[in-house]
Amino acid sequence: MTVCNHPEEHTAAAERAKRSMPEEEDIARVAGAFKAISEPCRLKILFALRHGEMCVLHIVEAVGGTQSAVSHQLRLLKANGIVKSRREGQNILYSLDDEHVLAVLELACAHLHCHI
Amino acid sequence: MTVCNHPEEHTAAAERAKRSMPEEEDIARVAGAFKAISEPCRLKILFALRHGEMCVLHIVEAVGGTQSAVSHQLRLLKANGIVKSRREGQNILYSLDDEHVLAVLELACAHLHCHI
DNA sequence: TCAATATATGAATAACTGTTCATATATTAC
DNA sequence: GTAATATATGAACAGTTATTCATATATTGA
Repeated sequence: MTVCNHPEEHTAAAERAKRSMPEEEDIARVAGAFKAISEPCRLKILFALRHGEMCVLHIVEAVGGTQSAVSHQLRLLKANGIVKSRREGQNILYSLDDEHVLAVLELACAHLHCHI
Repeated sequence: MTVCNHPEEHTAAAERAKRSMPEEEDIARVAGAFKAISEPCRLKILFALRHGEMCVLHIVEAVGGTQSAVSHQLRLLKANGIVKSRREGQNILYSLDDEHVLAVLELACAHLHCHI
């Protein structure tokens, strides 16, 4: 498998790309974060949490599905740094981890011309 | 399944969240876009394309894997509006669809404290 | 038209992921 | 301590997805 003959600029871009490729570990972390927000149910949770922190059952009300499924999804979101949680009495209140999360959501919606 | 007794603000947030939940169709499109960029191999392609447009075999050089696999991945990225392509003679040159894509990547890396 | 190069694609398999069900843990009120 | 409420979790199954292999299509130059 050989590489095609391109204008110099393209070949140079390919070499730079190879040299500056991030470490496997960073790639995996970024991929994990995007994977976490790439399922409709988990995305709904994030859209719900735009409005402030919520307990699990409120989230269930907002996004549908069962308590168990939502709880599993929350764990995945938390493990990937998308949401955070704090206990308040019997409840665990979830919220978006920081302003990056909302910023990424808004960029994606702008890119796809969604009206959210 | 009942909903817990929270401070008013939390209940209000839950109600707003339910009312303002985006349409299923928009949710699916956003989820699809994130899913497209949530696999390590496809993410590598995007990091490679930061450096400018490239033909398929250059991309293969930069990210590893086989031509067939990369081609399948490129199709998925294109179908979800992440990359675009143009033909130049025998080659198809791929590039990031627009500046939103790079912006999302950079936000994610900043969020996860990656050095890219 | 023929050969060479570049890219795409259908089908099959293996690996991964989401949901469900049953149950476990933690907190509060009595 | 016991009951009730809220949340988490392990295991299993079903559905999805990535990769591989073989092959197809498209462009170029002779």
